[in-house]
Amino acid sequence: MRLPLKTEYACQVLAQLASTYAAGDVRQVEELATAEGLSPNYLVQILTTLRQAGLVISRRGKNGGYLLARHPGNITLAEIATAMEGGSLIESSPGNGGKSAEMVRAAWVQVNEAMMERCSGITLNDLIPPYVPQDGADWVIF
Amino acid sequence: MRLPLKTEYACQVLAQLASTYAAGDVRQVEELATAEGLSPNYLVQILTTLRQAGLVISRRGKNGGYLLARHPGNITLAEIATAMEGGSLIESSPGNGGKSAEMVRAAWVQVNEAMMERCSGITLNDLIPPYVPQDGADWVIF
DNA sequence: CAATACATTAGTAAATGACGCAACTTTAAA
DNA sequence: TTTAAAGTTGCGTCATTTACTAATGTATTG
Repeated sequence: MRLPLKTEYACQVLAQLASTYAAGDVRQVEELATAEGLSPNYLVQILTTLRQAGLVISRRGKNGGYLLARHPGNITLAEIATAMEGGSLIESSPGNGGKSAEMVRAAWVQVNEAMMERCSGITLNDLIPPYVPQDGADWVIF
Repeated sequence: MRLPLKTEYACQVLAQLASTYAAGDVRQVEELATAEGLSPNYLVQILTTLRQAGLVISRRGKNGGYLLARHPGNITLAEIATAMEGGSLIESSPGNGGKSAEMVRAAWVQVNEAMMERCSGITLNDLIPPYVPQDGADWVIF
């Protein structure tokens, strides 16, 4: 099972927004797209989904952009995954009503719960990319 | 993320084999396929994968069939999933080397570990379908 | 050796995923 | 108030994956 790229991109762009959350400035799609190596038009689709889920806020018009709707420590992987994939992270397929289908389905529900629980313990704070010194600076003051 | 049907079918057919493990008889593809509502030819592909993973044993030729390679309580969901999907249950996509890609990938590795851990706690014994009385019998002695 | 049952491989149709594109709306700034 | 920057929306499309079907091969038993 591959994690859908859209979900991964969502995590990445949210991590970007988290890294400048303190400053309070909006970030423009163009810049975010460049940082993550995506086309702006495509990234917008992801950001739209995240906005509808209430994870980011957008400002339209000139000097518009995006920012996190809440504190990064308050946005979990579980919420992101739910926003991008709907209901449950992993769900048993409809199947064909086989004899033991019901038991199998129930088992995977439990797996999904364990997964969601772990996702709830990871926040955007855990995803913020480490500071990389620009060229010319070979030291950093923490 | 939908659990691939192949993986679900694998769980189902293994549950079937588990339900008659005590008897020690082999089960034929034809019968198993009927019980799970699949075409025999298709089910064979799944069983072949499970055999290569060492979860079932097959006997060819007349009176051939399949049986579990080990005790049902000793075969976990984790093994089944690994057999069907390879390495890790959920894996971060290759992506495009975005700025925060590495952190995101690491986070999902943790989620995968939590998932695998839970899967390791579910065995075929937990998947055995409950006994359903045949028509005519409206009671069961436990 | 013939019947039976598993094994393997190739092929295909449908669904899904990952985008690109274009036309529209909103809003800050000149 | 005009204008242009920037977000919004929906459609289209190409490639990949999935879920099979089918045909042919191989082993085992009587």
